[in-house]
Amino acid sequence: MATIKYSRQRQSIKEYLTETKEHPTADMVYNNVRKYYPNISLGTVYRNLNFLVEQKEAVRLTWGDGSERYDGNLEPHYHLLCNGCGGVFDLMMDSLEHIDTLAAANYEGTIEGHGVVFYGKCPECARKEKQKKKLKA
Amino acid sequence: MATIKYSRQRQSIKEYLTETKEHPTADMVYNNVRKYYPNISLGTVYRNLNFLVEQKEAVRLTWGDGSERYDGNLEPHYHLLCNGCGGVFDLMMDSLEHIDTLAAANYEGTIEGHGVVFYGKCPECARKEKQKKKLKA
DNA sequence: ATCAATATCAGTAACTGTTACTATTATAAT
DNA sequence: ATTATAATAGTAACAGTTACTGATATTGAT
Repeated sequence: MATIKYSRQRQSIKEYLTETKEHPTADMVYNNVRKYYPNISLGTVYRNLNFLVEQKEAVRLTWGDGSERYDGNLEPHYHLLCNGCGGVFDLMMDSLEHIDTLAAANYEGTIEGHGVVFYGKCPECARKEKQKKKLKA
Repeated sequence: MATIKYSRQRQSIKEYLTETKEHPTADMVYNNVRKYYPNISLGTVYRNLNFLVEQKEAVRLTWGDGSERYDGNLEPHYHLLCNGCGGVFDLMMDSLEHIDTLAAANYEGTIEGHGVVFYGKCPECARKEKQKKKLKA
């Protein structure tokens, strides 16, 4: 029961998520999909984002800038939050599973996984910063 | 300018934060401090929590259960979110600075820090789970 | 101790991100 | 085609947080 039915709106949301690399918020998704479905409802966006996360067709990213972001990239990877421009960037690197072992070593409970986010400067902001330093010198 | 003035309410909030280990939400802080200052305003709680975070007298914890949590423990440490009871627990372990180096190795931008949270079972929930398995066997 | 300056407060309204509700529309199986 | 119902648009409700206002408490100077 509860058979899943196709919908153009959901399709469009999913396509956008898999194309983009900007890790959009619900509102960003809304504004994008609206180009193709001008009277899509914001509620529809939220409902489908939740749906896609449930179906493991997307990942919800949560860190505290007030709103959640969504990622259609299912390859395991980490993220960098740029202290310069505020953007979210992919950070391809080997899995950090070993930190689970480190954590388990001195803990009475059980470790089942981890979430990691890096803070720093994205390539572009890092470049800009270097130039500023040069000017000072 | 902008000299900081003492306030009983702020003092009470800070005391609660440094005593407790429950990593409270703003609302939990509110309900606790209300025991001593029955007509403290929720706005005052929020204002002071932000203030304490700014002054680095407390840390804001953000992961996606909708609301922020606060920690008066300034010692560097990590946290475990229990998949059983939903609680937040301290996890004392050596700093994981080395993962910054790992991340930097293949990244063009710069890494300045990281946030890590572990998922698993707290000591009590882990114990309960073991007992369940025993019964099955 | 009294006073003036102002940081902080209580109380309330406003704002933001998200979810729930309802009547209508689109999809899929018969 | 017909029918059952998943999904929709639009709107209202909700939760967490912030902003505003006039009153109060703290501080430093007299």
